[in-house]
Amino acid sequence: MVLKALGEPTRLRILKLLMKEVDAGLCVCEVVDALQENQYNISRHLQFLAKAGLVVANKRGRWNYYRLKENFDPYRSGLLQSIGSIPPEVFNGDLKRLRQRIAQRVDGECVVGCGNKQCCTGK
Amino acid sequence: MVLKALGEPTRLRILKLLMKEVDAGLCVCEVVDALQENQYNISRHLQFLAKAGLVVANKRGRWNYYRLKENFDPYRSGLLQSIGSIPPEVFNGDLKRLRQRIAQRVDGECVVGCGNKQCCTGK
DNA sequence: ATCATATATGCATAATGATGCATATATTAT
DNA sequence: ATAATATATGCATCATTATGCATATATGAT
Repeated sequence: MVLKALGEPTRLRILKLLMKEVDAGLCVCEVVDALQENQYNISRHLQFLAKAGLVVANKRGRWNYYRLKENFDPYRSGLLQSIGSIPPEVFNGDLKRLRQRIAQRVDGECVVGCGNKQCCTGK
Repeated sequence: MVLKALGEPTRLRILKLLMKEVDAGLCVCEVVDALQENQYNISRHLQFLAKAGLVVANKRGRWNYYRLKENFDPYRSGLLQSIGSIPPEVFNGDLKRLRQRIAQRVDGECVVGCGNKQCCTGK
């Protein structure tokens, strides 16, 4: 289950982002913009990671923040540590876009939806 | 690629066997009998693991022995170490059958094909 | 109340991957 | 040479999974 969660490229990209910004977690729309993927796609992958015991959700208002779970069992802890040693080049674009999104936060909270408006209700 | 290799249950079972019997490796038919799977299935999974840089093949006569690669890079080394901490219960049956097969070796070499004869040419 | 919007979800489809079967290849034995 | 057999592989099919689209749900704003 955990290994299957890690075996999907998009989920691995998400996880690498969450490993960079551990503190408060990332809301769905921030991940959407960082990865330039669809909202429903990201939402489902995040739930998959949650079911695999890798991340936890924390809903604040309309926004749902996902962050790395803390106090991993040794198994997941070891896996995550290994994931950390993957060369970062592949994820640099994601991380760069994420930082731009994080910079738009107000008082550490996300206040804008995803830039890719077709993925939300509005046109 | 590596994570996808580990994300498939049969491949994980194979890998757990190879982590137990590192010395000379296991021939395909021994893995077939230990896992009670089809020969072509095992053959392909072993090749998948080889392409993922986790195992290496060593052909001796008709028999092809696969063993864990040595001198892993830190990434694979860490992953394999984590895999090692998975509770062994699930793999106990495989391991037990494997030991029975290993016991049939002569001078450390496999001398019998797979018991499941329908998977080889014969009947 | 209505509207806007962030996220989740039901369902159909597409893409990926594992399996089954037959057979090819390679090596040994006779 | 032929026969036997351990392994690999081409191809079809089935199973799993990710994706796309529409829409539902939930929450906040007005």
